[in-house]
This record gives sequence, structure tokens and C-alpha cells, in this order.
Amino acid sequence: MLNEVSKEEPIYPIRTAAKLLNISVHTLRMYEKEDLILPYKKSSSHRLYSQNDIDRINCIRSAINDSKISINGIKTIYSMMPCWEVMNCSKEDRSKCSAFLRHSGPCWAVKGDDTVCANKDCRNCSVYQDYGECGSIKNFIRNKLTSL
Amino acid sequence: MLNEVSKEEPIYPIRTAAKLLNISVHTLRMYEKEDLILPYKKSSSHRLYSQNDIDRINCIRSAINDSKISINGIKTIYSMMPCWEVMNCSKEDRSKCSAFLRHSGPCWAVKGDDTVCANKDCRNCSVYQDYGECGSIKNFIRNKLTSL
DNA sequence: TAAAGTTGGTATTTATAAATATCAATATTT
DNA sequence: AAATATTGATATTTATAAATACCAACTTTA
Repeated sequence: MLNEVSKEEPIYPIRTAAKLLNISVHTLRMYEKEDLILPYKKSSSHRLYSQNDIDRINCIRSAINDSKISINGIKTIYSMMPCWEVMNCSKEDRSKCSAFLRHSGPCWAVKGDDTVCANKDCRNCSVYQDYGECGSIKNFIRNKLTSL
Repeated sequence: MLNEVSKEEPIYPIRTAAKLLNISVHTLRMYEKEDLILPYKKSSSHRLYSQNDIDRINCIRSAINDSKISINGIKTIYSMMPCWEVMNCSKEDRSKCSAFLRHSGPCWAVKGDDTVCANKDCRNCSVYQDYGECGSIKNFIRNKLTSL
């Protein structure tokens, strides 16, 4: 039996992640400050990156370097994701949640105490985990609309 | 009775439009080449801009200058618009339309002979006219999903 | 406990997107 | 028919986003 690890297991410290991605440590922290990624944080506040994080960041890099989409562009595209459908938010829930109302950034950047997600760990949420890949958001919208 | 004109009436030649927007004539042509706008063209291929065009371009300017979203970012955001829902495309129609399948640019940039829109004038289409405003695309997705 | 790594912060550099300038050819206006 | 405006195309400039370099304080690991 091989020592397999889940794609979601946070294993790489920041320098290793940076090497795998061929970018600087600081760029990684910048992406986090911009709410593009949510790496795991140890109690010491040191970061750990999973294989999914690496894949996600490669996708972000491709959007920036190949597709020439700015970071603020990516944030706005993330904001198009209908998170409330994944979370099954009630009309009441939605009406006061800026992730539903605004289009300025991803839902996991919303810091509200009065939202359904207030006490949840966004890193383990399907909205964060499954819709960071380029094109997956339109995929969701497509599937959700055409299956109804 | 005042000499009223429809918001969609193409009335301003390019230099007037540029002055109203406080930008150069060339920037306007650049936005068009990038498929952000579809100004009316006279038989001589001279452009005319409507008040809706002016409003739309002001919105694009705000996205670029205030929200710091790159042109390619705006194109990708436009591509999130579920045009097939507005046009009531059949499953057959959708399956071969890249506006449905891709997420690289607005549907009106798709040049396909085998699409539902092949012989239509996109400038007069609701998808172009009503979803160029910032935020209107998320609005559409929101309303479409929550009304079902 | 010493060496190596990470933290958040600012200041600087670099790469490039966005806008401008210039051009001869064509169209419009009066 | 002359003056003015628009066309597309390329070459250049400018503004700034993205990335890098540096820092002292703190954490990990061996």
C-alpha cells in the first residue's frame, strides 16, 4: 500500500508550494490577500497548501498570464458563482448576504456574522473547492439552468 | 413636442461620442475590436453611437479604471451571460454553439453560421442591449435561478 | 539552542495593458 | 469641389498591475 494523500490534504509549506508553482513566496501571499485562495493555516499561522491548492493556483496563473485577466477580473468572475444554490440558502438568508447581492468578489471573502456561512470553514466548502477551476463556474450555471 | 430620440437611436458620430466620453476616437475603435461594443454602422462603414452605447461604454470605463478589471476580464464576465435562456435555444441549438460552450467572450463575438443567431443583428438583441451594464449579468443569473 | 523557514509590512522593479500619435486612403458635409 | 471627418493599421507612449526585494520579529525543526 502506497502512502497516498487526499488532494485536499494540506501538506506543502509555502516555499515548497512556491517552488512547485515556479513563483515567489510573496506572490502566494498576495493571491491570498486578494481572496483568490484560502490556504490551510496551522495554529502558528503558518500556511500549508494541498494539491488542490496547487492546481487552483496554476489555473489562476493561466488566467493572469495566458488569458490576461486581471486579479480583480478573476474576483468578479468568482462572484458570479451562485453559491446560494449550493448552500440551499433560504430567501431570508439570501436577502441579507452580500455574496448573493454583490458582484465584487468570491463568497468566501464575505465577512458577515449574519450569513449562513458565518461559522463555516470556507476552505472545506464545495463552493471554494469545486469552482476555482477555470470554466467551472459557467459549467455550474449551464447545468443548473438547463437541467430545470 | 420635443425632439425626443430613443435611447437606442444611433446618432453620435465617433468624434462626438469620444468627446462625450472624454476618451480618444481610437480607444472607441479598440473597444469594438475587442468585442466589448457593437456600434451601428452606416453603409459607408462609418460608426454611429446611441445613448445606450454611451452609457454602456461609461460602464466599461468604470470597470477598467475604477474596478481595475482588464478588457479580457470583462470579455470573460460577458461570457457568463446565459444567452441561450434569453434566446430559448433548443438542446440541439446549444450543443453546437460556442457561446453556450465556451467562456472566452460575449455571445455577439461568436461568428458561427450554424447558430440560432447567425442571421440576427446582435445590436438589436436583448442580450447585447440589456446585459452590458455592470452587474446586470449576475442579476440575470440570480433572478433566473431564484424564480424557479 | 542554533539554523532554517515563515510571518506581515513597505518600497521598488518589471512587464504589459490601455491609451495615444501618426499615416495615407476614403467618405461626408456644405 | 473644397474642407472636414472617418477609415484601418502600425508604431509609440504612458500608466499601472503583478511580481520581486528587503526587513525585523516570530516559529519550526533537527
